[in-house]
Amino acid sequence: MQKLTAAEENYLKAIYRLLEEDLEKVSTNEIAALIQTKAASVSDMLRKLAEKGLIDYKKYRGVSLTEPGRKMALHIIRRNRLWEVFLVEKLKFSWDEIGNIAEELEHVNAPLLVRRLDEYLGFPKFDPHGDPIPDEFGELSSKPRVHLEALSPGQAAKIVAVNNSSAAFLKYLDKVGIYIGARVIVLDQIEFDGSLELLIDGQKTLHVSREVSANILVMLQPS
Amino acid sequence: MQKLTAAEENYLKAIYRLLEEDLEKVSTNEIAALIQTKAASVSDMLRKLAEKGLIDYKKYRGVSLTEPGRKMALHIIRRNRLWEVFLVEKLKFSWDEIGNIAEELEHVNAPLLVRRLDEYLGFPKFDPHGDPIPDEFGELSSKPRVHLEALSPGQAAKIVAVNNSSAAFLKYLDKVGIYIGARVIVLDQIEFDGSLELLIDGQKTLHVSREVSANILVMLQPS
DNA sequence: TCGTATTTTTAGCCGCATCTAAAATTATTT
DNA sequence: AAATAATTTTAGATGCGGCTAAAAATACGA
Ligand SMILES: [Mn+2]
Ligand SMILES: [Mn+2]
Ligand SMILES: [Mn+2]
Ligand SMILES: [Mn+2]
Repeated sequence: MQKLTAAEENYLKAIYRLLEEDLEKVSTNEIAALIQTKAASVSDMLRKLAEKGLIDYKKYRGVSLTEPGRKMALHIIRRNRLWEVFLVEKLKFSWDEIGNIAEELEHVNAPLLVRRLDEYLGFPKFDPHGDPIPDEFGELSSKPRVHLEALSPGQAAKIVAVNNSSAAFLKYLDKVGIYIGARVIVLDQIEFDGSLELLIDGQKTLHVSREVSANILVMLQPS
Repeated sequence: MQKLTAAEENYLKAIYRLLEEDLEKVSTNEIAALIQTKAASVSDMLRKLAEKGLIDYKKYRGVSLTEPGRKMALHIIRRNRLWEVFLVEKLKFSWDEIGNIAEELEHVNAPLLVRRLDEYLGFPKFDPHGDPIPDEFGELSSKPRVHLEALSPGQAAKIVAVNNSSAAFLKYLDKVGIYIGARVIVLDQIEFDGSLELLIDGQKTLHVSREVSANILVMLQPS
């Protein structure tokens, strides 16, 4: 396992995240938008990551991760999510405050540290946003997840993760009482704007925009 | 409080440490030796730190810290020592394994993180090597400390800190049963090589070289 | 005190990660 | 199928932090 710079690690993680949605290939501009840099900088970095064998890259044709690149990305994501658990569980941060801090801590690469931290936290399987924590071999325990947006009236589900970790979004969820683990039933879907009428935990009804429901991941429940 | 790079922070910490011993001024070569780099690189960095007002620097004449520089150094040292406590108290590392890891963690600069960590650890006053942890205003609670080397036969003292955190030294201390908090009485001093005959915790006698006693700090006890 | 040794600084180089502007390529529209 | 638009890459800078080699300043010993 070669040692990477923090910048290289951030790029790998970004490519991994985009591949999760996009499928197949990610473009230079998508990466630039995600990590807030310029397309020219991305091109430079892609050449370098390709030389190191971490991505498949043909000029102008977009990139995907090689197997070693995917493994590296999952190790970085593992560190990021373990630190997020630490910050929330032990240091009592809220889930909308931890992004920037975990973004730095993830680059401290000391294998023993990560193992001890994992143990100390009780081998958590999911981070505070509901995302799965890869094991030390870079494997993910995947659960079948669907976007809340995709449910039809009558369907029941449990909220398992959020797809957007901006402070604004997470604070909104706190305000309206949506949290990881909440049960939700879709009461109605407004055809005009795709917004949903929800029943949360069998008690509170709530109306959410399509923008919101597209950023919430659920596990379908037999209803 | 300006934002510094990790390199700048490491230099400030090194200068602080050398000033603690040397008094007055530190030389380019001393800094180079401590942080394992070349004198030319140190000269470059000194120019930059002087421009930022963190050190007093006259070419060829050595450096000392300005008041802002000293404050910055103490903030970095605070983070370093808090993380060392975390690694030993919570993650069960031994005191000879934590140097490199804390050396990286100290550069994660998020004020709220440091305050929460401090609170979580129960506001510790000393790190695992016995060194005092500066408060959040950069103040040190100082206790009068003497080098064990300086004691004369008959004098009693308590070990409060070590002056050298190399793994080799700390492992040696573990092996012979010297630890922070141990009571020690000087039984004899060998004039030829300055080595000491010690009684540890009133039970075990031990012979240590001057090299060792020079790296142990004690608080004198009325005997 | 003067010449040599040591220390420190400067000059010039490199790799990394970023940027802007321009060129090259690919995609879209008419 | 051109012409135009959008995307991507390259060219050329910059700042950072490191290096070696050479020059400058200081310290020291005869
Ligand atoms: Mn990061
Ligand atoms: Mn997360
Ligand atoms: Mn450091
Ligand atoms: Mn320490």
